[in-house]
Amino acid sequence: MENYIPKIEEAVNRNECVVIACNCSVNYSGRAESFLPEGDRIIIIKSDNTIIVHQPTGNAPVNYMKPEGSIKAYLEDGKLIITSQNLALKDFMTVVINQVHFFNSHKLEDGASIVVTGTEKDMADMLYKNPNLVEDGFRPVSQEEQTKYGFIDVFGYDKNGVLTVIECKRYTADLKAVDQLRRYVEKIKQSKGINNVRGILASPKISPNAHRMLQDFGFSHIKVNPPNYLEKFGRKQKSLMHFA
Amino acid sequence: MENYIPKIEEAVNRNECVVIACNCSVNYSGRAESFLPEGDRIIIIKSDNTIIVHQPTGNAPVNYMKPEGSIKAYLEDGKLIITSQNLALKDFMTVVINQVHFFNSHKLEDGASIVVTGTEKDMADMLYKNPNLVEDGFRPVSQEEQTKYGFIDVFGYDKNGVLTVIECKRYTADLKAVDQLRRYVEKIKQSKGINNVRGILASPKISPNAHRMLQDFGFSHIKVNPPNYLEKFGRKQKSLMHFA
DNA sequence: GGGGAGAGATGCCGC
DNA sequence: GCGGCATTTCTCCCC
Repeated sequence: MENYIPKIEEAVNRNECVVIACNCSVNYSGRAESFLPEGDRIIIIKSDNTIIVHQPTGNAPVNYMKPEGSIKAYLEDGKLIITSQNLALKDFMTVVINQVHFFNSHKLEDGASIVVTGTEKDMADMLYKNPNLVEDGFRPVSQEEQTKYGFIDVFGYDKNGVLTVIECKRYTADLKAVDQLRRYVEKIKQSKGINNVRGILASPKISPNAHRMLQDFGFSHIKVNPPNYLEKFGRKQKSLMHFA
Repeated sequence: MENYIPKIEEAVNRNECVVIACNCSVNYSGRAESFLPEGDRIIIIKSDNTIIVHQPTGNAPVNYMKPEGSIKAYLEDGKLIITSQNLALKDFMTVVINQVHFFNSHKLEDGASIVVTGTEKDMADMLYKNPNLVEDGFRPVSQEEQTKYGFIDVFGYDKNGVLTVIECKRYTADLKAVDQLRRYVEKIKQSKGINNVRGILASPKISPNAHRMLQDFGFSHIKVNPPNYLEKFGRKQKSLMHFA
């Protein structure tokens, strides 16, 4: 067990990534407190001293420490202890390792960044370029304008010249989305000193309660999919073939 | 390279966890679409077929597939390809592996669940048990009542018998928190048919804009920390000693 | 560093 | 399954 201590220390010093499959328990204290009893997990120590602890199932890490923590490894009662502390966040984590199933470390080089399409921003851009998707006669104002009044997705005038605020959601619009639209409309009314401002929620779907609330405030909903959603739908057959 | 294919297939069939450190690129198509160019990453395949791809820095996975996907591994142009599809979610991911730095798999057993304290729920419980923390003379109503009107954290009467809704936040309260409180107060006013309902936001801090909005609606803020925060603060010295 | 808001959010609990 | 909501949310952008 003690052999792992210099291995961990050297790997951390060299900014290598460490992977440990082990039986362990985990304590965390900081923004909250948590305890995870013994069980088999995978621990990753990254080159920026991020630590994530994963159980054998599920998407999310069960415990973690954000980047730039201070990592120590030592032996206590025959068990391998790994601690990390982040003084700025007042975050502390202790992993008590009873048994190591496998251990690996390697220097990883990665300068690449992920590119994602089909975001809410892409939806807003689509509506700016195709205002007819909003409504007949809708005139968007320049996209630079929006920052002036906050983080409004789409901003413009309807065919009757009424100022209109549009909030986009790439998923089913919920009560929070209506809250948000309402807050923006009120902000605009206040800053412009006018009382006639329309609110439109643009999303693929809207929950029944959200729709009721939307109507209570005289807002409306338009059905819009994120730009790549239609694409994907059109390619569905092909994708399925590829995987068959 | 081809040696890894049976290793992956057998490990997945046995519900083992697989860890691969490699140089790879990743494609995703589903709720959105993404592409990640070549770089060194760590890939974990879990026993429930969850896949997560981690870059050498940062807390969050750069790509992932939720549990229960269908996983395949094969060779193409001398490269190791791992694909996962989730028909229910219309999710597809392809990892193209150029080089393997290390590879391991192991059967992991873990029946434990994490226990977290200091949550928003713990805050609400604390206020129910110690109503004086809210205000002198505050009388909470039974906690079962709250479901009737939604997910209100704390519900009760102030010393003047005025119905009061309290929303707890374990972090700095923001505009969204005020939105939420406002929505609950309005819901109560409507369902009870009364106009005199107070709204209180309980949190350690509140952002300036949120505080302004709170005042605009006649709501108030009380400074409350999540229950374990005070504990931690009291133990801060000791914790630092332990790590020193 | 704080504020504001999206995310392929995730995960939990309720109906 | 959907709806509503917290999360040690995380991450990004902008001030």
